[in-house]
Amino acid sequence: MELEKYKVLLKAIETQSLSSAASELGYSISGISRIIHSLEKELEIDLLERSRDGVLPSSECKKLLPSIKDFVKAGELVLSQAKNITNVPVKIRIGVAHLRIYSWLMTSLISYKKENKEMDVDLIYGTSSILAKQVEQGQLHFAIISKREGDFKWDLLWMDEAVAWVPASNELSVKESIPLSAYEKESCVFPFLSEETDYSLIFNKYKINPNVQIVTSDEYATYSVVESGLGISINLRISSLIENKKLKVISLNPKIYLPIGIAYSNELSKEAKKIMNDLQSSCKLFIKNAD
Amino acid sequence: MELEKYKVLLKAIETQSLSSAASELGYSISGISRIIHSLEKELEIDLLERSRDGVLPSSECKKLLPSIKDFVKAGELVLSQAKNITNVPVKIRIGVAHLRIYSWLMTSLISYKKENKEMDVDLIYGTSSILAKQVEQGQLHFAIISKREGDFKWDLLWMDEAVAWVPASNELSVKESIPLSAYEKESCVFPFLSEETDYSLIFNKYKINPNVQIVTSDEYATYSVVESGLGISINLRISSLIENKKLKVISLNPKIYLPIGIAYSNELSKEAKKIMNDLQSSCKLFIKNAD
DNA sequence: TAAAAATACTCCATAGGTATTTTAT
DNA sequence: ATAAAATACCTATGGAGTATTTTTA
Repeated sequence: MELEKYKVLLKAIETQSLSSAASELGYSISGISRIIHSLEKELEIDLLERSRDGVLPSSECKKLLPSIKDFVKAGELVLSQAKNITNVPVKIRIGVAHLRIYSWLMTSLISYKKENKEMDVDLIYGTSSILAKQVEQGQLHFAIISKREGDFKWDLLWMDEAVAWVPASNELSVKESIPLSAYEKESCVFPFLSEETDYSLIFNKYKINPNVQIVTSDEYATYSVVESGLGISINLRISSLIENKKLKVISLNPKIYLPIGIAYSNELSKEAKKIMNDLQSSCKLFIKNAD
Repeated sequence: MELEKYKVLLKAIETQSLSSAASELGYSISGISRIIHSLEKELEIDLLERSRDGVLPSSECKKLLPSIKDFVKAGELVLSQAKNITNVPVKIRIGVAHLRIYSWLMTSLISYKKENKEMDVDLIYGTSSILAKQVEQGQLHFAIISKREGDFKWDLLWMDEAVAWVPASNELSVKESIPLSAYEKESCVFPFLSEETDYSLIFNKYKINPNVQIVTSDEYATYSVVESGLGISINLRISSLIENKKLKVISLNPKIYLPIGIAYSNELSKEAKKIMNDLQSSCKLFIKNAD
């Protein structure tokens, strides 16, 4: 899989002609022709439809195009970073499982990034279970997640309460507490249905089969779906501060508490260790103030 | 830039040894050695530090590693999609500039995706100006943005009002309207400072120099920063429905209205056209109900 | 001095040029 | 008939193996 060949393909598609691609890229026409053929052999797909007026991408090629463009971009990024290696920041990858912490981190990292140009922090949003695996496999430096078991270290940050999100239009919204069994009757809105989440673990434990009607891709979406009255959901109290007229936050019955903490790989670079320590203390402060 | 070589590099780093990488990948040691050398020549960087106990990535190599991994992943994705081309969905890329539309689209696309497995919709969040350029350059099929000029078609969806976001703790929060000049005195929180936004255009037009203290990466972050009392911001009324006790939404003085619509490229595939038409009507309905 | 990596030498596949032929309208 | 792409043929570069030498703790 030679990057240059894929660049040729993109140029041929852009110019709709092998000859133009050849002259623009400084190849001979035959060279371009054979490059396209070698790609067609490599991918076992007819990429271009040849005609008297030039070439057009086949429908199969069109399907592949987005990922081919990503591939070419990714390759060019490597080359440009290599050329300019002193200016490439050290990338720290941090996972976050909870909405409120995600948006807080987003903002507090902005000033951090400004002051530390030699570092670049990536926030990855996902479920605690998935992020824990990524810490284990070294894809993340550390992650702020609910407690999970695995080959990593884990420090408790705080205990949080699982609470119900109920639209004001729902009759449950005036209750003092919501029994877990309500999730079997009411229409439910959950993110990440097919994944293991804190909530799927809770429902499993209490042998509840939630009546899931809508599955969302993240908690922001969940929030607005509940807000528009389409069902009830469940989340952490810390993530539920944006209570408003349309969405009520109510305790569960029985009350359920979850340990939230920081999972980190056994071998952390000094840059990652520094930022983790900084975040750990400011996060505790943030949680304290959020109460 | 041969993908296979970069896979070899990653394996060598993973196993910390050229010989293990060789046996795991079925190469001879000398082959691996020469592959690494050719990479070092290609990137003009010493990638591995050789020692008696094997190899370790150099500090420069560590910096490149995230983008190299992305490159390898991107390449493997192309290959796996090519192998399984019939199951690769057509990717439709849609840009969205406004918070509320973004979260609405997020949810309404979920059911759409479920019903149309042969399509995969990507939502891209960004400023109207940037998204307009991307439509122009064919990187997006269409985008729901504020009006911009450019080589694309544009249909009006609705007129929206620019409003102030003010923390309840701020004395301005009890006012009937906020004069634009307030943004010169108050501490301000804006997303995308360095980009052209609706708001930078407004401030330019009225010759206001906002006192920007905090720059955020998105509007969710802006919301939570304003909510925590750190400054005032500006946004569309449609994106401000999540008003709560801590954040007040107040008209500007003078009142400012912005045309929001859909920008689309001149040549749309039939898949993209279909989804655009569907969205266009349901979006108008959504806006009507949101009033 | 021993484990690991680098190099010398080899063969062969592939890349890419020029000149020519084939294809499609 | 003609614009465009494909192919035949040729050379040179580079990939990858075996055998050997160099490096380093």
